[in-house]
Amino acid sequence: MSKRSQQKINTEQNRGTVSVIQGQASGATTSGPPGGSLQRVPQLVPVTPAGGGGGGGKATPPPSKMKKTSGDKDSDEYRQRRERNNLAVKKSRMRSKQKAQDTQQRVNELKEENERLEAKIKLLGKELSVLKDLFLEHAHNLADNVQAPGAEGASPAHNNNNNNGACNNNNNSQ
Amino acid sequence: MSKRSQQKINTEQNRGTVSVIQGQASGATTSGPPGGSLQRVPQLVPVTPAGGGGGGGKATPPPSKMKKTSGDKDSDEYRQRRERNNLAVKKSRMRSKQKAQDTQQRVNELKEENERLEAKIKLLGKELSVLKDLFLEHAHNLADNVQAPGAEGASPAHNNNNNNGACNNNNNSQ
DNA sequence: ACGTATTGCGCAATTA
DNA sequence: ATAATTGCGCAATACG
Repeated sequence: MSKRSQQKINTEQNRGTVSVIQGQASGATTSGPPGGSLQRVPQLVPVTPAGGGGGGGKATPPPSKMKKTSGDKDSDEYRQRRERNNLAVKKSRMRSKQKAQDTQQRVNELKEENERLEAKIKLLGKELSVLKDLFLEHAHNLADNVQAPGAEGASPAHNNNNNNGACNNNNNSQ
Repeated sequence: MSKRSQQKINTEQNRGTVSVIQGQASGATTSGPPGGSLQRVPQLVPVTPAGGGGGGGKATPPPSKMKKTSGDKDSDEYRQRRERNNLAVKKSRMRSKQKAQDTQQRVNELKEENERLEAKIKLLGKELSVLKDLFLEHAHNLADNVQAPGAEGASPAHNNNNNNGACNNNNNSQ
């Protein structure tokens, strides 16, 4: 008893396939090992040609049917297509990776900006607060004035009009 | 995009090409035949070093010595290890993907917050502006007072002290 | 020596 | 038919 097919879990029986890569005569395209080592030896392997395939039955090219427009594994077309696809895959992956990286960076930038904005908000809030307080003072002032109209230029005891310091708020940015 | 398929379509038939690895000789893990005909014989690889998988094909096998406690390829150990690694790979990739997704989401969140903050800043700026203007008015007022001390409680001609409307700034948020 | 975790790569199926 | 994505396995390598 073994596990029977579950659903996602694999244990898949691979289909096998793996092919030995056949060398391509001209390594022009992408044969350079970027950082790793990959070398393909153009070598044919004795796979028991036409005959003994071993059971599988289809291990051989002999079938007389070989169209170039068909899926042939050993066809030139095939190899070419594969190579193209490989290239595309590579490109795609590169882009994907780059994108992820960019996204990460964007997060950082946004975070930074966020902090800046928050700081600014804090500052503005402070300024506002100061101004409001000042305002209240003045209001009191006026009130006093109104309250004691007879006392002309006299008396503001608790009056400190130091508004000059608060007015210089330069909010520069962006 | 593309989230479908992939089940057990094994319509694969390989022919030719040299395939190397394939199968789990000892059907330890699940080897149930798909139901059709597909059989894989443990085949030995002729000469190709490690051509096996598609990718890793590294072709630089140690000059000598390569088998010791590991009967490469057709060993049970091997298969087991492969399976484990496959699992790990899957896991790793899943995680990677998830992470990328999370990052993207983070970007969105941050962007949103940014907008909110900016709006708030704008609002605060406006409030500040209003208050400042009000202040100027009052300053003029005072100036007038000073200018015409003899005219006690009279005269502010261009004086509109409607400050009540501006004072009610309630900046609530979040 | 041993395990998992990452990473690059090729293959094949699917999608656009 | 082509290019782009995506899932997957293999193998090398990094990491413990």
